[in-house]
Amino acid sequence: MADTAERAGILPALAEVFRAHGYEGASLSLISRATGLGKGSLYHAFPGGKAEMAACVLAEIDGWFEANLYAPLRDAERPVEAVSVMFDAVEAYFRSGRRVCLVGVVALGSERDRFAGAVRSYFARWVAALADALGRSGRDAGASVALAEEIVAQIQGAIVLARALDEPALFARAIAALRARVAAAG
Amino acid sequence: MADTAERAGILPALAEVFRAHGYEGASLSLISRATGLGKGSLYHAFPGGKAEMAACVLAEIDGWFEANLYAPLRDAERPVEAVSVMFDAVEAYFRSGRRVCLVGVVALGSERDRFAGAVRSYFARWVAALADALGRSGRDAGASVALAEEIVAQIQGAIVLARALDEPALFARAIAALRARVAAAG
DNA sequence: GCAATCCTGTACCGATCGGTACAAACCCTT
DNA sequence: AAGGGTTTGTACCGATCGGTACAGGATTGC
Repeated sequence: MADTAERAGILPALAEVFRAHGYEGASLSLISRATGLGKGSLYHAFPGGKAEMAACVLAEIDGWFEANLYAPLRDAERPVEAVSVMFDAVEAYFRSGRRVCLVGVVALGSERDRFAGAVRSYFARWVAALADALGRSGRDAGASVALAEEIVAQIQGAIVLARALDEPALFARAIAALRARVAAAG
Repeated sequence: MADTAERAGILPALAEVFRAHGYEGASLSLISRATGLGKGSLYHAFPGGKAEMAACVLAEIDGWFEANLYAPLRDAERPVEAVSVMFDAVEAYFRSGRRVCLVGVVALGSERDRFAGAVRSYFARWVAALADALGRSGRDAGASVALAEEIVAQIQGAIVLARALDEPALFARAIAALRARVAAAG
């Protein structure tokens, strides 16, 4: 049986393969090379094959965002500061737009249906946690949800645009503009 | 030899296959089924194979945006109205977020490098045309470019989010919010 | 109505796909 | 050192991948 600890070591490498090549493009030979594990080991750790690998990667990403972004947003005593910390974390995680959002990529692809629950939950909880923090910083509920949706969408779109133009600075600019908007209306 | 007219008939079906399955996932058997053409015909029309098919699809999309969005934005006598018409076209084209932006999908995937020129040109000209229209409606150049980047990114991100949450209304809301922002600052 | 050309379906190519089988190598406990 | 279970590499499976070859059908010019 594959302990979570056993899997955990290879999940980052696994995630990078899916990020770089997409679900369909991430072949077992690529995965094997990236992780340094043969097929035997891979299927020992993930009896469900590629689908289970992808599900585990999505779950790990989800867990990271839950612990580092969503929970702090919901629990913060100073919500304005929590939003700013979220922007810090987003800039670091996505490496100024050089690193794509795997959940966003899955949402755009044909494998969306297979992972619909995980994808929906990831974004729904992001929007909800952010809206919660915005609401507790003096906005009414409707405006908070609308602004939260705009912010999350802007982050996703900035990744697309920064990659398309090969211009990481665009991502940084987009985040700076979002900070300004939050500060202005708060 | 394959005339452009000969290709043109099957390009829409081809585009839908790439949109639905991505570049790697769009297998020749899927393409054959979707277009109703055997491999012989496909390779007659596109001697370069799948790569040429994708390049032609991207070129057609680019041409459509150039004719229906970019050129009107640049040439409009009433730029404010032209921006509004652009939002109409975007809502119709992306079917309220149910239809993904193929160029955006390519930008996120590993095939970005192969089509880097086309992808960059598509987005760069979109931003430039929009910034041009915004500039001629009374904004200074820097603010126009920044707002144009935000708008294009917001559109791309709204597609991701609307699909992830399976909530097309979110896309419509995002466009409405963008219209309001443009009107407010103009 | 015939011949030259264009078009297209089908069979086939080697490579690779995701997945399975299994035996040797490894690691523990005794 | 012996024995047990666990972890691993490797060979192999049928299916499918992108791409090629080519024979015959459709079409055109005359």
